[in-house]
Amino acid sequence: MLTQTAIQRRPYETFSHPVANDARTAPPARRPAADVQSLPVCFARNAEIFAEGEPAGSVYKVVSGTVRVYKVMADGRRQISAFCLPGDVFGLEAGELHRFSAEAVVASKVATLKLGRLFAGGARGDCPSRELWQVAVGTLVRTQEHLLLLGRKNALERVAAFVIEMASRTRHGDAIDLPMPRHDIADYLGLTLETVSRMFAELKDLGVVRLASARHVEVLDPGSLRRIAA
Amino acid sequence: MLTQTAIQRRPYETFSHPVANDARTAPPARRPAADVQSLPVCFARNAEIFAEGEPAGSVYKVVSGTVRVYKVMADGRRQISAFCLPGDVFGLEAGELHRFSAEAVVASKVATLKLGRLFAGGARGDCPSRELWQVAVGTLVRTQEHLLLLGRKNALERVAAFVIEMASRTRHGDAIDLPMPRHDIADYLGLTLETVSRMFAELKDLGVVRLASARHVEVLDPGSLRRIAA
DNA sequence: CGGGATATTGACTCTTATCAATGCCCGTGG
DNA sequence: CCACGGGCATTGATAAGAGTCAATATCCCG
Repeated sequence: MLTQTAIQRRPYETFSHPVANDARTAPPARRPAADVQSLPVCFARNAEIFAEGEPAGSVYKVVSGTVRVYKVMADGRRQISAFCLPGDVFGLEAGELHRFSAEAVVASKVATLKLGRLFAGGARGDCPSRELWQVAVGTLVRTQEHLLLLGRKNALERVAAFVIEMASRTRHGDAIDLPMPRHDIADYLGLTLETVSRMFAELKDLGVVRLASARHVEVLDPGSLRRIAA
Repeated sequence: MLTQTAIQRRPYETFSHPVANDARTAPPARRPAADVQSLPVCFARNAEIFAEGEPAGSVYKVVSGTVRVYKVMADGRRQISAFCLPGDVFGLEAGELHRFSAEAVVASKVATLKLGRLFAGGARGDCPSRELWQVAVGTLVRTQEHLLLLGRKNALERVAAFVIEMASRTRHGDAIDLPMPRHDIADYLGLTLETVSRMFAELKDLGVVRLASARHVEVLDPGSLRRIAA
Protein backbone atom coordinates (compact mmCIF):
# COMPACT_ATOMS: atom_id res chain seq x y z
CA MET A 1 0.00 0.00 0.00
CA LEU A 2 2.58 2.52 1.02
CA THR A 3 4.94 2.24 -1.83
CA GLN A 4 7.27 5.07 -1.35
CA THR A 5 9.85 5.46 1.28
CA ALA A 6 8.79 6.74 4.62
CA ILE A 7 11.29 8.41 6.86
CA GLN A 8 12.50 5.70 9.14
CA ARG A 9 13.77 7.87 11.91
CA ARG A 10 14.21 11.52 12.45
CA PRO A 11 16.37 11.70 15.53
CA TYR A 12 17.69 15.05 14.50
CA GLU A 13 18.93 17.17 17.32
CA THR A 14 16.00 19.51 16.72
CA PHE A 15 17.40 22.82 17.79
CA SER A 16 14.11 24.62 17.81
CA HIS A 17 15.77 27.69 19.25
CA PRO A 18 18.66 28.43 16.98
CA VAL A 19 21.24 30.75 18.42
CA ALA A 20 22.70 33.74 16.72
CA ASN A 21 26.41 33.32 16.73
CA ASP A 22 27.77 36.25 14.85
CA ALA A 23 29.43 37.07 18.09
CA ARG A 24 30.41 40.62 17.20
CA THR A 25 26.94 42.10 16.99
CA ALA A 26 24.22 39.70 18.00
CA PRO A 27 22.63 39.86 21.43
CA PRO A 28 21.55 36.46 22.76
CA ALA A 29 18.17 36.75 21.06
CA ARG A 30 15.64 33.97 21.34
CA ARG A 31 13.72 33.04 18.21
CA PRO A 32 15.57 35.78 16.40
CA ALA A 33 14.34 34.79 12.97
CA ALA A 34 10.83 35.89 13.77
CA ASP A 35 11.69 39.25 15.26
CA VAL A 36 14.86 40.70 13.91
CA GLN A 37 14.78 42.02 10.43
CA SER A 38 17.50 41.64 7.87
CA LEU A 39 20.14 40.59 10.38
CA PRO A 40 21.69 37.29 9.32
CA VAL A 41 21.21 34.52 11.83
CA CYS A 42 23.09 31.25 12.07
CA PHE A 43 21.41 27.91 12.11
CA ALA A 44 23.22 24.71 12.98
CA ARG A 45 23.10 21.65 10.78
CA ASN A 46 19.54 20.25 10.79
CA ALA A 47 18.23 23.14 12.85
CA GLU A 48 14.66 24.11 12.15
CA ILE A 49 14.14 27.53 10.60
CA PHE A 50 10.38 27.36 10.57
CA ALA A 51 7.83 24.58 10.66
CA GLU A 52 4.65 23.84 8.81
CA GLY A 53 1.70 25.43 10.52
CA GLU A 54 3.62 28.26 12.14
CA PRO A 55 2.49 31.81 11.44
CA ALA A 56 4.33 33.29 8.48
CA GLY A 57 5.19 36.94 8.21
CA SER A 58 8.65 37.05 6.80
CA VAL A 59 10.67 35.64 4.00
CA TYR A 60 14.18 34.36 4.37
CA LYS A 61 17.26 34.71 2.29
CA VAL A 62 20.11 32.27 2.41
CA VAL A 63 23.37 34.09 3.04
CA SER A 64 25.55 30.99 3.32
CA GLY A 65 24.93 27.28 3.56
CA THR A 66 21.97 25.32 2.25
CA VAL A 67 18.37 25.04 3.34
CA ARG A 68 15.79 22.37 2.57
CA VAL A 69 12.14 23.29 2.27
CA TYR A 70 9.84 20.32 2.69
CA LYS A 71 6.56 18.84 3.67
CA VAL A 72 5.93 15.63 5.58
CA MET A 73 2.89 13.41 5.24
CA ALA A 74 1.13 11.97 8.26
CA ASP A 75 2.96 8.65 7.88
CA GLY A 76 6.35 10.29 7.56
CA ARG A 77 6.86 10.35 3.80
CA ARG A 78 8.70 13.54 3.02
CA GLN A 79 8.93 15.62 -0.11
CA ILE A 80 11.59 18.26 -0.34
CA SER A 81 10.29 20.98 -2.60
CA ALA A 82 13.53 22.90 -2.90
CA PHE A 83 17.11 23.19 -1.82
CA CYS A 84 17.98 26.83 -1.27
CA LEU A 85 21.52 28.01 -1.86
CA PRO A 86 23.09 31.37 -1.06
CA GLY A 87 21.01 34.13 -2.62
CA ASP A 88 17.81 32.08 -2.72
CA VAL A 89 14.73 33.32 -0.97
CA PHE A 90 12.29 30.96 0.71
CA GLY A 91 9.39 30.99 3.13
CA LEU A 92 7.00 32.98 1.01
CA GLU A 93 3.42 31.98 1.76
CA ALA A 94 0.04 32.72 0.29
CA GLY A 95 -1.75 32.79 3.61
CA GLU A 96 -1.05 33.41 7.27
CA LEU A 97 0.65 30.12 7.97
CA HIS A 98 3.70 28.29 6.69
CA ARG A 99 2.67 25.40 4.49
CA PHE A 100 6.16 23.96 4.49
CA SER A 101 8.96 23.44 6.95
CA ALA A 102 12.51 24.60 6.48
CA GLU A 103 15.73 23.32 7.99
CA ALA A 104 19.40 24.04 7.54
CA VAL A 105 21.11 21.22 5.65
CA VAL A 106 24.48 22.37 6.91
CA ALA A 107 25.35 25.21 9.25
CA SER A 108 23.88 28.21 7.46
CA LYS A 109 23.38 31.94 7.75
CA VAL A 110 19.93 33.22 6.94
CA ALA A 111 18.66 36.79 6.66
CA THR A 112 15.08 37.57 7.60
CA LEU A 113 12.98 40.08 5.72
CA LYS A 114 9.70 41.26 7.14
CA LEU A 115 6.99 40.92 4.55
CA GLY A 116 5.43 44.26 5.33
CA ARG A 117 8.45 46.04 3.93
CA LEU A 118 8.19 44.13 0.69
CA PHE A 119 4.76 45.37 -0.15
CA ALA A 120 5.23 48.77 -1.70
CA GLY A 121 2.65 51.04 -0.14
CA GLY A 122 2.92 53.40 -3.05
CA ALA A 123 4.39 52.10 -6.24
CA ARG A 124 7.80 52.89 -7.51
CA GLY A 125 7.86 51.73 -11.08
CA ASP A 126 5.24 49.18 -11.94
CA CYS A 127 4.47 46.43 -9.55
CA PRO A 128 1.93 43.71 -10.05
CA SER A 129 -1.65 44.36 -9.02
CA ARG A 130 -3.18 42.60 -6.10
CA GLU A 131 -5.16 40.33 -8.44
CA LEU A 132 -2.10 39.32 -10.36
CA TRP A 133 -0.34 38.60 -7.10
CA GLN A 134 -3.20 36.38 -6.03
CA VAL A 135 -3.02 34.49 -9.30
CA ALA A 136 0.70 33.90 -9.04
CA VAL A 137 0.60 32.85 -5.43
CA GLY A 138 -2.45 30.65 -5.97
CA THR A 139 -0.75 28.90 -8.87
CA LEU A 140 2.31 28.42 -6.71
CA VAL A 141 0.34 26.84 -3.89
CA ARG A 142 -1.40 24.40 -6.19
CA THR A 143 1.81 23.47 -7.94
CA GLN A 144 3.52 22.82 -4.63
CA GLU A 145 0.63 20.66 -3.48
CA HIS A 146 0.97 18.70 -6.70
CA LEU A 147 4.69 18.16 -6.06
CA LEU A 148 3.89 16.12 -2.97
CA LEU A 149 1.41 14.04 -4.91
CA LEU A 150 3.83 13.30 -7.73
CA GLY A 151 6.82 12.73 -5.51
CA ARG A 152 5.37 10.65 -2.77
CA LYS A 153 1.90 9.25 -3.39
CA ASN A 154 1.08 5.89 -4.91
CA ALA A 155 -1.37 5.33 -7.74
CA LEU A 156 -4.47 4.81 -5.62
CA GLU A 157 -3.71 7.83 -3.47
CA ARG A 158 -3.18 9.97 -6.54
CA VAL A 159 -6.47 9.04 -8.12
CA ALA A 160 -8.30 9.52 -4.82
CA ALA A 161 -6.71 12.93 -4.43
CA PHE A 162 -7.73 13.77 -7.97
CA VAL A 163 -11.34 12.86 -7.32
CA ILE A 164 -11.33 15.00 -4.20
CA GLU A 165 -9.80 17.92 -6.05
CA MET A 166 -12.31 17.75 -8.86
CA ALA A 167 -15.19 17.28 -6.46
CA SER A 168 -14.19 20.33 -4.46
CA ARG A 169 -13.86 22.46 -7.58
CA THR A 170 -16.97 21.49 -9.51
CA ARG A 171 -19.53 21.27 -6.73
CA HIS A 172 -22.71 19.62 -7.95
CA GLY A 173 -23.54 17.76 -4.75
CA ASP A 174 -21.21 14.77 -4.78
CA ALA A 175 -21.54 13.84 -8.43
CA ILE A 176 -18.65 14.89 -10.60
CA ASP A 177 -18.65 15.26 -14.31
CA LEU A 178 -15.09 14.80 -15.51
CA PRO A 179 -14.46 16.77 -18.68
CA MET A 180 -11.18 15.04 -19.51
CA PRO A 181 -10.29 11.55 -20.77
CA ARG A 182 -8.27 9.03 -18.80
CA HIS A 183 -5.20 9.89 -20.79
CA ASP A 184 -5.25 13.46 -19.51
CA ILE A 185 -5.84 12.35 -15.94
CA ALA A 186 -2.89 10.01 -16.29
CA ASP A 187 -0.63 12.79 -17.56
CA TYR A 188 -1.74 15.00 -14.71
CA LEU A 189 -1.08 12.34 -12.08
CA GLY A 190 2.13 10.97 -13.55
CA LEU A 191 0.59 7.56 -14.30
CA THR A 192 -0.56 5.65 -17.36
CA LEU A 193 -4.15 5.65 -18.45
CA GLU A 194 -4.43 1.93 -17.71
CA THR A 195 -3.33 2.45 -14.13
CA VAL A 196 -5.79 5.31 -13.72
CA SER A 197 -8.53 3.05 -14.99
CA ARG A 198 -7.53 0.30 -12.59
CA MET A 199 -7.46 2.65 -9.65
CA PHE A 200 -10.93 3.94 -10.47
CA ALA A 201 -12.04 0.32 -10.56
CA GLU A 202 -10.43 -0.25 -7.18
CA LEU A 203 -12.12 2.76 -5.64
CA LYS A 204 -15.36 1.39 -7.00
CA ASP A 205 -14.68 -2.09 -5.58
CA LEU A 206 -13.94 -0.49 -2.24
CA GLY A 207 -17.36 1.13 -2.35
CA VAL A 208 -15.89 4.60 -2.20
CA VAL A 209 -17.20 5.85 -5.53
CA ARG A 210 -19.76 4.83 -8.09
CA LEU A 211 -19.03 5.12 -11.80
CA ALA A 212 -22.20 5.85 -13.71
CA SER A 213 -19.91 6.07 -16.69
CA ALA A 214 -16.20 6.72 -17.10
CA ARG A 215 -16.76 10.46 -16.97
CA HIS A 216 -19.42 10.50 -14.31
CA VAL A 217 -18.14 9.82 -10.80
CA GLU A 218 -20.25 9.79 -7.68
CA VAL A 219 -18.53 9.99 -4.32
CA LEU A 220 -20.20 7.54 -1.95
CA ASP A 221 -17.85 7.68 1.00
CA PRO A 222 -16.01 11.00 1.28
CA GLY A 223 -14.41 9.95 4.57
CA SER A 224 -12.74 6.88 3.13
CA LEU A 225 -11.79 8.80 0.05
CA ARG A 226 -10.02 11.42 2.12
CA ARG A 227 -8.33 8.72 4.16
CA ILE A 228 -7.09 6.96 1.03
CA ALA A 229 -5.84 10.17 -0.56
CA ALA A 230 -3.59 10.59 2.52
CA MET B 1 15.03 3.37 -20.20
CA LEU B 2 11.89 5.24 -20.95
CA THR B 3 9.73 4.09 -18.18
CA GLN B 4 6.79 6.34 -18.31
CA THR B 5 4.11 6.50 -20.88
CA ALA B 6 4.77 8.46 -23.98
CA ILE B 7 1.93 9.85 -25.96
CA GLN B 8 1.13 7.27 -28.58
CA ARG B 9 -0.61 9.51 -31.01
CA ARG B 10 -1.71 13.06 -31.08
CA PRO B 11 -3.87 13.30 -34.15
CA TYR B 12 -5.83 16.11 -32.64
CA GLU B 13 -7.53 18.34 -35.09
CA THR B 14 -5.11 21.10 -34.16
CA PHE B 15 -7.17 24.19 -34.73
CA SER B 16 -4.33 26.59 -34.44
CA HIS B 17 -6.60 29.44 -35.40
CA PRO B 18 -9.52 29.23 -33.05
CA VAL B 19 -12.55 31.14 -34.15
CA ALA B 20 -14.61 33.48 -32.04
CA ASN B 21 -18.14 32.27 -32.17
CA ASP B 22 -20.06 34.55 -29.92
CA ALA B 23 -21.90 35.54 -33.05
CA ARG B 24 -23.59 38.61 -31.64
CA THR B 25 -20.49 40.74 -31.18
CA ALA B 26 -17.36 39.12 -32.50
CA PRO B 27 -15.89 40.04 -35.85
CA PRO B 28 -14.19 37.12 -37.60
CA ALA B 29 -10.90 37.88 -35.91
CA ARG B 30 -7.85 35.72 -36.56
CA ARG B 31 -5.69 34.75 -33.61
CA PRO B 32 -8.02 36.76 -31.40
CA ALA B 33 -6.55 35.53 -28.14
CA ALA B 34 -3.36 37.42 -28.72
CA ASP B 35 -4.86 40.72 -29.72
CA VAL B 36 -8.26 41.32 -28.24
CA GLN B 37 -8.39 42.10 -24.61
CA SER B 38 -10.93 40.81 -22.15
CA LEU B 39 -13.35 39.61 -24.83
CA PRO B 40 -14.17 35.95 -24.27
CA VAL B 41 -13.16 33.74 -27.16
CA CYS B 42 -14.33 30.23 -27.90
CA PHE B 43 -11.98 27.34 -28.40
CA ALA B 44 -13.09 24.00 -29.76
CA ARG B 45 -12.28 20.73 -28.03
CA ASN B 46 -8.51 20.13 -28.20
CA ALA B 47 -7.86 23.52 -29.78
CA GLU B 48 -4.56 25.10 -28.89
CA ILE B 49 -4.76 28.29 -26.85
CA PHE B 50 -1.03 28.90 -26.80
CA ALA B 51 2.04 26.76 -27.23
CA GLU B 52 5.34 26.43 -25.46
CA GLY B 53 7.85 28.86 -26.88
CA GLU B 54 5.37 31.42 -28.11
CA PRO B 55 5.72 34.98 -26.85
CA ALA B 56 3.66 35.60 -23.74
CA GLY B 57 2.06 38.89 -22.93
CA SER B 58 -1.33 38.09 -21.59
CA VAL B 59 -2.96 35.89 -19.05
CA TYR B 60 -6.13 33.96 -19.69
CA LYS B 61 -9.17 33.34 -17.60
CA VAL B 62 -11.47 30.41 -18.14
CA VAL B 63 -15.04 31.56 -18.56
CA SER B 64 -16.52 28.16 -19.31
CA GLY B 65 -15.15 24.75 -20.09
CA THR B 66 -11.83 23.28 -19.04
CA VAL B 67 -8.24 23.93 -20.10
CA ARG B 68 -5.16 21.77 -19.68
CA VAL B 69 -1.77 23.39 -19.18
CA TYR B 70 1.09 21.06 -20.00
CA LYS B 71 4.60 20.46 -21.13
CA VAL B 72 5.87 17.77 -23.48
CA MET B 73 9.31 16.22 -23.41
CA ALA B 74 11.27 15.63 -26.60
CA ASP B 75 10.20 11.98 -26.74
CA GLY B 76 6.54 12.79 -26.22
CA ARG B 77 6.09 12.21 -22.52
CA ARG B 78 3.65 14.79 -21.31
CA GLN B 79 3.04 16.30 -17.90
CA ILE B 80 -0.13 18.27 -17.33
CA SER B 81 0.60 20.83 -14.67
CA ALA B 82 -2.97 21.96 -14.16
CA PHE B 83 -6.54 21.65 -15.23
CA CYS B 84 -8.17 25.06 -15.26
CA LEU B 85 -11.87 25.36 -14.57
CA PRO B 86 -14.12 28.41 -14.89
CA GLY B 87 -12.66 31.27 -12.91
CA ASP B 88 -9.11 29.96 -13.06
CA VAL B 89 -6.37 32.06 -14.56
CA PHE B 90 -3.51 30.54 -16.53
CA GLY B 91 -0.72 31.52 -18.87
CA LEU B 92 1.25 33.64 -16.43
CA GLU B 93 4.94 33.54 -17.26
CA ALA B 94 8.11 34.75 -15.66
CA GLY B 95 9.77 35.71 -18.90
CA GLU B 96 8.92 36.67 -22.43
CA LEU B 97 7.93 33.23 -23.65
CA HIS B 98 5.37 30.64 -22.69
CA ARG B 99 7.02 27.74 -20.94
CA PHE B 100 3.89 25.61 -21.19
CA SER B 101 1.24 24.88 -23.75
CA ALA B 102 -2.49 25.19 -23.18
CA GLU B 103 -5.39 23.50 -24.91
CA ALA B 104 -9.12 23.35 -24.40
CA VAL B 105 -10.16 19.99 -22.99
CA VAL B 106 -13.73 20.57 -24.12
CA ALA B 107 -15.21 23.48 -26.04
CA SER B 108 -14.37 26.44 -23.80
CA LYS B 109 -14.67 30.20 -23.53
CA VAL B 110 -11.54 32.02 -22.48
CA ALA B 111 -11.05 35.70 -21.65
CA THR B 112 -7.74 37.35 -22.41
CA LEU B 113 -6.18 39.92 -20.14
CA LYS B 114 -3.24 41.99 -21.32
CA LEU B 115 -0.49 41.82 -18.78
CA GLY B 116 0.31 45.51 -18.99
CA ARG B 117 -3.00 46.38 -17.41
CA LEU B 118 -2.29 44.09 -14.50
CA PHE B 119 0.79 45.89 -13.41
CA ALA B 120 -0.47 48.79 -11.37
CA GLY B 121 1.49 51.82 -12.52
CA GLY B 122 0.47 53.62 -9.37
CA ALA B 123 -0.62 51.50 -6.49
CA ARG B 124 -4.07 51.24 -5.07
CA GLY B 125 -3.64 49.61 -1.71
CA ASP B 126 -0.37 47.80 -1.21
CA CYS B 127 0.99 45.64 -3.93
CA PRO B 128 4.10 43.50 -3.79
CA SER B 129 7.41 45.04 -4.68
CA ARG B 130 9.24 44.09 -7.81
CA GLU B 131 11.71 41.97 -5.82
CA LEU B 132 8.99 40.05 -4.10
CA TRP B 133 7.35 39.46 -7.45
CA GLN B 134 10.60 38.08 -8.80
CA VAL B 135 10.88 35.74 -5.84
CA ALA B 136 7.36 34.42 -6.25
CA VAL B 137 7.63 33.96 -9.97
CA GLY B 138 11.06 32.40 -9.72
CA THR B 139 9.83 29.92 -7.14
CA LEU B 140 6.90 29.13 -9.39
CA VAL B 141 9.12 28.43 -12.37
CA ARG B 142 11.37 26.11 -10.43
CA THR B 143 8.47 24.28 -8.89
CA GLN B 144 6.86 23.75 -12.29
CA GLU B 145 10.12 22.45 -13.69
CA HIS B 146 10.26 20.01 -10.81
CA LEU B 147 6.75 18.79 -11.58
CA LEU B 148 7.91 17.44 -14.92
CA LEU B 149 10.79 15.67 -13.26
CA LEU B 150 8.63 14.04 -10.61
CA GLY B 151 5.80 13.17 -12.93
CA ARG B 152 7.62 11.86 -15.95
CA LYS B 153 11.30 11.14 -15.46
CA ASN B 154 12.85 7.85 -14.44
CA ALA B 155 15.40 7.43 -11.69
CA LEU B 156 18.50 7.90 -13.82
CA GLU B 157 17.09 10.97 -15.52
CA ARG B 158 16.17 12.48 -12.17
CA VAL B 159 19.61 12.04 -10.69
CA ALA B 160 21.24 13.36 -13.86
CA ALA B 161 18.95 16.39 -13.77
CA PHE B 162 19.83 16.89 -10.13
CA VAL B 163 23.54 16.87 -10.85
CA ILE B 164 23.03 19.40 -13.63
CA GLU B 165 20.95 21.62 -11.38
CA MET B 166 23.49 21.57 -8.59
CA ALA B 167 26.36 22.09 -11.00
CA SER B 168 24.71 25.11 -12.54
CA ARG B 169 23.96 26.63 -9.16
CA THR B 170 27.24 26.07 -7.36
CA ARG B 171 29.75 26.79 -10.09
CA HIS B 172 33.22 25.70 -9.09
CA GLY B 173 34.35 24.56 -12.51
CA ASP B 174 32.72 21.17 -12.94
CA ALA B 175 33.32 19.82 -9.47
CA ILE B 176 30.31 19.90 -7.20
CA ASP B 177 30.28 19.71 -3.47
CA LEU B 178 26.92 18.34 -2.42
CA PRO B 179 25.94 19.64 0.99
CA MET B 180 23.11 17.17 1.51
CA PRO B 181 23.00 13.42 2.25
CA ARG B 182 21.52 10.84 -0.11
CA HIS B 183 18.36 10.74 1.93
CA ASP B 184 17.65 14.40 1.20
CA ILE B 185 18.40 13.97 -2.49
CA ALA B 186 16.01 11.04 -2.54
CA ASP B 187 13.24 13.03 -0.90
CA TYR B 188 13.81 15.84 -3.38
CA LEU B 189 13.69 13.51 -6.38
CA GLY B 190 10.87 11.29 -5.18
CA LEU B 191 13.11 8.23 -4.88
CA THR B 192 14.71 6.16 -2.14
CA LEU B 193 18.23 6.77 -0.98
CA GLU B 194 19.27 3.33 -2.26
CA THR B 195 18.03 4.14 -5.74
CA VAL B 196 19.82 7.47 -5.70
CA SER B 197 23.01 5.69 -4.72
CA ARG B 198 22.59 3.16 -7.52
CA MET B 199 21.96 5.86 -10.10
CA PHE B 200 25.08 7.71 -9.04
CA ALA B 201 26.93 4.42 -9.46
CA GLU B 202 25.43 4.03 -12.90
CA LEU B 203 26.43 7.52 -13.97
CA LYS B 204 29.89 6.67 -12.76
CA ASP B 205 29.93 3.37 -14.69
CA LEU B 206 28.82 5.26 -17.78
CA GLY B 207 31.82 7.51 -17.37
CA VAL B 208 29.65 10.59 -17.04
CA VAL B 209 30.73 11.57 -13.56
CA ARG B 210 33.48 10.77 -11.13
CA LEU B 211 32.75 10.35 -7.43
CA ALA B 212 35.70 11.46 -5.39
CA SER B 213 33.48 10.74 -2.43
CA ALA B 214 29.72 10.54 -1.99
CA ARG B 215 29.48 14.28 -1.56
CA HIS B 216 32.02 15.24 -4.15
CA VAL B 217 30.89 14.86 -7.74
CA GLU B 218 32.91 15.73 -10.80
CA VAL B 219 31.13 16.04 -14.13
CA LEU B 220 33.25 14.38 -16.81
CA ASP B 221 30.87 14.45 -19.74
CA PRO B 222 28.37 17.31 -19.56
CA GLY B 223 26.95 16.44 -22.97
CA SER B 224 26.00 12.90 -22.04
CA LEU B 225 24.73 14.12 -18.72
CA ARG B 226 22.40 16.56 -20.42
CA ARG B 227 21.27 13.89 -22.85
CA ILE B 228 20.50 11.49 -20.03
CA ALA B 229 18.61 14.08 -18.01
CA ALA B 230 16.28 14.48 -21.02
C1' DC C 1 42.32 4.75 16.31
C1' DG C 2 37.59 3.86 17.04
C1' DG C 3 32.74 4.47 16.46
C1' DG C 4 28.56 6.32 14.53
C1' DA C 5 26.45 8.17 10.78
C1' DT C 6 26.24 7.78 5.97
C1' DA C 7 26.69 5.22 1.71
C1' DT C 8 27.03 1.19 -1.22
C1' DT C 9 25.74 -3.19 -2.81
C1' DG C 10 23.01 -7.44 -3.15
C1' DA C 11 18.83 -10.38 -3.17
C1' DC C 12 14.26 -10.25 -3.52
C1' DT C 13 9.45 -8.18 -3.77
C1' DC C 14 5.97 -5.34 -5.41
C1' DT C 15 3.93 -1.62 -7.88
C1' DT C 16 3.23 0.19 -12.06
C1' DA C 17 4.28 0.16 -17.07
C1' DT C 18 3.78 -2.25 -21.29
C1' DC C 19 1.54 -4.85 -24.73
C1' DA C 20 -2.58 -6.63 -26.37
C1' DA C 21 -7.38 -7.99 -26.60
C1' DT C 22 -11.97 -6.82 -25.82
C1' DG C 23 -15.82 -3.97 -24.54
C1' DC C 24 -18.55 0.17 -24.32
C1' DC C 25 -20.63 4.35 -25.80
C1' DC C 26 -22.21 7.51 -28.97
C1' DG C 27 -22.75 9.74 -33.27
C1' DT C 28 -23.61 8.90 -38.10
C1' DG C 29 -25.45 7.14 -42.00
C1' DG C 30 -27.85 3.51 -44.37
C1' DC D 1 -34.39 2.54 -36.11
C1' DC D 2 -30.62 -0.21 -36.20
C1' DA D 3 -25.93 -1.37 -37.70
C1' DC D 4 -21.49 0.32 -38.12
C1' DG D 5 -17.35 2.52 -36.80
C1' DG D 6 -14.17 5.14 -34.15
C1' DG D 7 -12.57 6.96 -30.04
C1' DC D 8 -12.27 5.87 -25.32
C1' DA D 9 -12.12 2.73 -21.48
C1' DT D 10 -11.52 -1.63 -19.21
C1' DT D 11 -9.24 -5.82 -18.29
C1' DG D 12 -5.62 -9.38 -18.53
C1' DA D 13 -0.88 -11.21 -18.90
C1' DT D 14 3.71 -10.15 -18.47
C1' DA D 15 7.90 -7.34 -17.81
C1' DA D 16 10.59 -3.91 -15.87
C1' DG D 17 11.80 -0.33 -12.75
C1' DA D 18 12.11 1.06 -8.26
C1' DG D 19 11.30 -0.17 -3.35
C1' DT D 20 12.42 -3.03 0.70
C1' DC D 21 15.27 -5.49 3.70
C1' DA D 22 19.70 -6.59 5.06
C1' DA D 23 24.61 -6.96 5.01
C1' DT D 24 28.86 -4.63 4.55
C1' DA D 25 31.84 -0.63 3.48
C1' DT D 26 33.40 4.03 3.91
C1' DC D 27 33.97 8.41 5.73
C1' DC D 28 34.32 11.69 9.17
C1' DC D 29 35.18 13.51 13.61
C1' DG D 30 36.34 13.15 18.05
